[in-house]
Amino acid sequence: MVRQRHDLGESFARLLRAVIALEQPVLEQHGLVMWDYVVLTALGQADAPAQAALADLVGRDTTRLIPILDRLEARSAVRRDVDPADRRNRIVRLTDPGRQLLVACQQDIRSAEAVLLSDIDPGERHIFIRLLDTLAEQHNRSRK
Amino acid sequence: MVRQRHDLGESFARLLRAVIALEQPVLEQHGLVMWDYVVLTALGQADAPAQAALADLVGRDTTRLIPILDRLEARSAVRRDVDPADRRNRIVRLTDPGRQLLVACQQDIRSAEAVLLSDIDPGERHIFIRLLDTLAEQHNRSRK
DNA sequence: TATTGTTATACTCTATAACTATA
DNA sequence: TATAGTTATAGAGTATAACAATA
Repeated sequence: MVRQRHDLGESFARLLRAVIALEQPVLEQHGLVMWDYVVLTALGQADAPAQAALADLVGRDTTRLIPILDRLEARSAVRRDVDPADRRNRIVRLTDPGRQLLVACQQDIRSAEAVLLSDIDPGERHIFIRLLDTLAEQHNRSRK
Repeated sequence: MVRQRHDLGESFARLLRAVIALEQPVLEQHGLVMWDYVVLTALGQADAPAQAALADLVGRDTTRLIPILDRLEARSAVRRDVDPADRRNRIVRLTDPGRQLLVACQQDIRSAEAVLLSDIDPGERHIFIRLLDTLAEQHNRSRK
């Protein structure tokens, strides 16, 4: 049988699994689970005007976001403030220690990830990372 | 705040989600769920000498593989034959209709996936696909 | 009445541990 | 005794629906 390239789905799935395996111990060191880190990362970009918006951004529904925020709030990494303009909304934002936690995590995650791409040619690696980033950006919108 | 590239994990996760969303309706048309297709694809490469080996290959444990094989066997897409050399093992292989099903699916999946990369420069796309394939190949070994 | 955030219930999926048959 | 495959039970994770506060 002729050798054929893998499906995109298969490749992405395998690489995601490899990345998760790399990241798991790093996150554990910081006392976080994956979704905690995902939420912190999203909040690192910008404050969330409401929990629903944040849930949409990270690709979960609001009910699954709540226990994550409970955890992060309990350790003072994020704050939920009622929006004065519409008291139904909660504005979610990083605290200062929350941002420090995020930055520290991000550094460790980046070093761990670097291993994954270390074997490939630097020029091609640059193209690869840029395309990956661009494509991911195109598909950041929600189907939860 | 300075714009920074996404984590690899985030990019892979988003793209995987996008791919799954694209593939879902295709698989549904063929009456398959994702894992059915994953198993068919693995068997398309080579017969499995035992179910444990197949489970390892697709990255699940043996107990979760069983209902998948039950489904596929029920519709005559695969066969489980006892290995004469060691009667504890079941050799798993595609049937002829199973291979036809796989080929038909694969074609539809590829066309669906093509949309995802259609916007990017053909030269860079080629590099991207090749690297993706190579990296996925490097990480095909099991941590289930 | 509609919407945000929350809680509670039911459901699905996954992991662990027994069980059968072969070796 | 150990291993391959299977089945059964318990636990985690997810989805759905109801609820309180606000608009």
